[in-house]
Amino acid sequence: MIEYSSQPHYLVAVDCIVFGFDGEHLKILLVKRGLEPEINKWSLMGGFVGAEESPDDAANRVLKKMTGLEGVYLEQMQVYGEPKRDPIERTLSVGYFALIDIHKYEEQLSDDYEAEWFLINDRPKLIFDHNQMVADARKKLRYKAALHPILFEMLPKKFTIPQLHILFEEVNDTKIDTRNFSRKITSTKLLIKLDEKDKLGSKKGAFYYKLDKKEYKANAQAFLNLIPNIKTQG
Amino acid sequence: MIEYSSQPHYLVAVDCIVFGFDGEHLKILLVKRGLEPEINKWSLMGGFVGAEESPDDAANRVLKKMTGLEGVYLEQMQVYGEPKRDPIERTLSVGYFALIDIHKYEEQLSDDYEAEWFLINDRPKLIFDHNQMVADARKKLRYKAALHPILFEMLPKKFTIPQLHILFEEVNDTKIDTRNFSRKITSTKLLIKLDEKDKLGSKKGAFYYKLDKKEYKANAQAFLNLIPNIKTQG
DNA sequence: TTATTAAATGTCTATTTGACAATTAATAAT
DNA sequence: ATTATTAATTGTCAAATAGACATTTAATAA
Repeated sequence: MIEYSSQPHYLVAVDCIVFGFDGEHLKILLVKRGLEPEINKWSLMGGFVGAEESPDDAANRVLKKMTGLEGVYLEQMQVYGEPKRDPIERTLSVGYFALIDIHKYEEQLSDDYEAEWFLINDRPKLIFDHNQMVADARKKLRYKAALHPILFEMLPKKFTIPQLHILFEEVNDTKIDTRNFSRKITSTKLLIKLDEKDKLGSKKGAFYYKLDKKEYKANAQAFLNLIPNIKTQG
Repeated sequence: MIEYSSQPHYLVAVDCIVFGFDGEHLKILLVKRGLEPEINKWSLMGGFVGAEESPDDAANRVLKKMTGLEGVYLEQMQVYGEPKRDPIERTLSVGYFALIDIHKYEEQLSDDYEAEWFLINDRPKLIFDHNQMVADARKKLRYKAALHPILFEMLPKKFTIPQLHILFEEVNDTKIDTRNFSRKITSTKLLIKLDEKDKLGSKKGAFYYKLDKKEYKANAQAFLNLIPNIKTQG
């Protein structure tokens, strides 16, 4: 039997930065840590990678366990592996960022884990290097959202342009002209206008839209710039 | 003493996809694997993450050991963690892609490791999931290079526009109009024209350029699109 | 009927893009 | 010395896009 001799072995965990949008502000979902050290402190939702699963599997499992949700948008971010990042024992953590529809979560509400939404700009201090993870995830979200139509993942199936607009402003922490935004977003052909209106936000009401799934899948890699025609590439 | 009870522990490795450019084609640097299993098969250069180092440290160490080069452009790509990806023992690997000036490497040439450059499109089959890693790295390189001025890392300090042009074409596997390319690349203000000419490629010779380090650092995050003024953001 | 509020839409200019061809600077050949 | 050759460099134009800016519209409330 071949062996890799005496190389050191480490724990491997996943941590999920879960983003949501309440219609006004960008939020993240935090939990009270359930084990020592730092028990009962706020942290990202995470867990160890089991023997029979990949890190991706583990992240999905953790997310399912703590939010009750399946099939959410989940993307590997990066590995955090400083030797001393966990004071107890060397643990590498694979960071994932997830985008979920905050209302779906509220329906499921598997509240065994004391999960709670926090405003991204007004969140408690987190354990270990989780603060850094959140900062990195936010940056990555912004970057990615500038090029790919992923923010829809945080909205209900039916949504309005004004909702989308606010979400874009939140994520990018900037004001965007409504007229130009509207023009751009509709020019992507990703949206299908519905007959129905959302009357909650105003007297006039705003038309609902839904994603054109077909176009969405075809253009999930869209919106590039420097290289001609790269828009049609991978 | 607190412990994380009986969670499983794994080996953690790094693997580096090293890209280079010989003036005509994109290449990757491969080595003959030095340990069982699959000894003497071609593979990416990699190694285990030691007890006192981060994955980033490990990747730099491996790169130094096998190429003699320090301070090269190195970026974490993603984690490969399928339970069965290594047949001997569960090993997670953090993939890195590196961009190096192929000529610098040839100077150093620590040839103890039977490293060899291969055309990206004409490379041997690699061990384990290394083929997938190369495919992923290539995609990521293309993606990143469309938005960030990183390809300079594969050229000498002094380079010409035609060299840069060929490199962009290679990486993107497409033809780019010389006039439009020239216009775009110079409009970035990242290049400083030198008095000297490279006379090797033609009778007329092509002017050398160098990077404007200051602009480069300031604009390393540049070239975005959907969000207005995001060009000046992070 | 009018006031109010937010949604939806329109216009103009400047810039950028993409398609396309002519000129220039050097060396090699006659 | 003149001409041929080769690749580098530069230029033009029309179409598309971006960014700045204001008005109209559809509903409810007064």
